[in-house]
Amino acid sequence: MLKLSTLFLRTLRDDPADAEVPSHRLLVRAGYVRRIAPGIYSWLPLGLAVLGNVERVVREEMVGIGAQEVHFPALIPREIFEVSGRWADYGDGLFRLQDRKHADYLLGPTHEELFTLLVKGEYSSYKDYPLALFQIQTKYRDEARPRAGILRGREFIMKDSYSFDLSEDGLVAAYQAHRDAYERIFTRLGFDYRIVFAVSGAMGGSASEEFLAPTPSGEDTFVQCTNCDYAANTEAVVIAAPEAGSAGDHPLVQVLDTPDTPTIDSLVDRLNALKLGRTFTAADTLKNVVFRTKAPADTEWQLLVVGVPGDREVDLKRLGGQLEPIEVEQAGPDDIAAVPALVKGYIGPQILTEAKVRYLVDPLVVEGSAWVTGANEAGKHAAFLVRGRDFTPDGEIGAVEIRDGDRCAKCGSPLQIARGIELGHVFQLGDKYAKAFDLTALGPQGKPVSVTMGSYGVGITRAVAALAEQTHDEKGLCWPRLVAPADVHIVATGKDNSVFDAAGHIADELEARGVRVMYDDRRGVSPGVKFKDAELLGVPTIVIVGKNLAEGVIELRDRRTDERQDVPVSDAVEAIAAACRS
RNA sequence: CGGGGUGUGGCGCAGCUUGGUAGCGCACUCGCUUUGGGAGCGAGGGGCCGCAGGUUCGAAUCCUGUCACCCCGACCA
Repeated sequence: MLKLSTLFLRTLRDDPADAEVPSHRLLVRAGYVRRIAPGIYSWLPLGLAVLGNVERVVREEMVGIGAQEVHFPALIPREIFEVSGRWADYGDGLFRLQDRKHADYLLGPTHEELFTLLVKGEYSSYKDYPLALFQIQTKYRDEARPRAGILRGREFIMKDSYSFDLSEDGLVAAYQAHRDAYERIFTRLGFDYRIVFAVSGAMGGSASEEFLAPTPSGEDTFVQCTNCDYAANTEAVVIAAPEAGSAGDHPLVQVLDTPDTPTIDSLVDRLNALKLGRTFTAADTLKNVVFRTKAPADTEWQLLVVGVPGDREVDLKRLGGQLEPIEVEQAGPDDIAAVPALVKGYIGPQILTEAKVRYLVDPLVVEGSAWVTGANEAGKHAAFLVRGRDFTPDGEIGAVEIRDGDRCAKCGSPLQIARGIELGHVFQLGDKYAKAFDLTALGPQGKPVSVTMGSYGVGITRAVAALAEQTHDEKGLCWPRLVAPADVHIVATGKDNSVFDAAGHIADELEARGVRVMYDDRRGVSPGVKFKDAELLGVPTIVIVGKNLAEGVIELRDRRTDERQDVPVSDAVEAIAAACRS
């Protein structure tokens, strides 16, 4: 039983100055967590209780699909991360340290390497597979900018699991099992969540989905259809493109004098001043943006030009997500100057093939569509340039910034942009780590068979904050029963001993029935303070034993709905226990 | 890394323009009163004013430097 007279808890009346998002504000005010350093928090008894409840649900569902729990160290020697290349790749995101002999170590940001090595060390036969392992571990990432309290920390707890299979079918089955388990986890925890498509990058995997909790303070942007069940994060989203046109619908290319039109706006003004028999808008122009890319193995940057409708910006994050692990960034003036064919402000796709510059277009630039674009000559643009007739891109890539109202590729209805918190991620890894660590199984014919892996993560500490984010109200926290630090919060008010005797008795009886009880037995604390604290702490059922005891009744309240009912003392235990079961 | 902001008891803040050796609310301790919506009165404890230099008889306050933290963006699973 949690007794408030002795519980290690101090609630704050004022919001902490550094807290912006509700979960941060309330978890601090309610005494669940305290900040130690940026992105690093201590968990106090109530916070730890909630954290433990979330952990328990996750563990149950993992065990439920046959995954076995292990536990790796957070402190890892450098050599292990050298093998996967991540000692270098992770850059500043890694916490690095040395032991007394000056040997390098790191604090694990994630544990793919250790899982793979462990399996390689223990298993060698095809008969051993399939296998799924998981752990619940503290991870360390030296984020450039930790934010939003618990939501994005530098130290956080994550459940990570890996599946090991010998066939594609096995991987797909393991992936599906985890996906189903995650649905059960987030449903049981009381989340409102969406499963969205994510990019799987070039890691060899085919499927990647994220579990997002929609909330205004989320830092991931995703897109959902207002009609069908399609949802994707902005990197992976596919939007409907216009119908393909035909070259015959358009006049032949016409080169126009367009001096001093370095921007789309100035170009549109000029076009309309030329009176070409129709009006032009920014959407009729083709903007060619120059980037530079570098594959992980390369040392030289390559130029990449991306064509998008002139009324759209290129979303660098979306572009980068799809090109991963190839790096991409905006090209500088020097990069452009290095290719004489590129005339800044007047770049057109007509000569890119010849100039050996890779050219990709957004799918909105459909086959057979006509555009006004640069003529590769200062002060000149080309009109009625038709894709497929006058230029042919090397490929397509979804590069435009997604807008609210863009059409769903699946059903054509408007898409809606929303923000969410990433709670979990399921992802077919493929053979990246099995290859790096040479993990194979000896097959029935005595020949090695390759192992294919899946990777699945749930942010445990983040889930606590996300849940606070989704369930709180203006009065305070408001936990779903399963994760709440207690089922019932009994408040004894007044100074009459009989009140405390009755409340204490009810608390004992409830506990004996297996109800988790929090009991505010503080003497000399005014009722107002106790009521406010009860609301702030967020236990789902509140019971008040006070002045009505003289009439033989106590009050039963629901924290969320604020429904109140008077219950005779004689029925109190039964009624409260019933409320805590619903 | 770019932009903005802030550093004063455990928490939230004022004082700084115009230098004179620190104050308010919450929390905490003691006493009396109070007890159904963050009680009242009285008495207390607790702060080298982020740090380092400088100016000055004297610096929380002015000057220089530095560090830290928060917010927005960039970056990052």
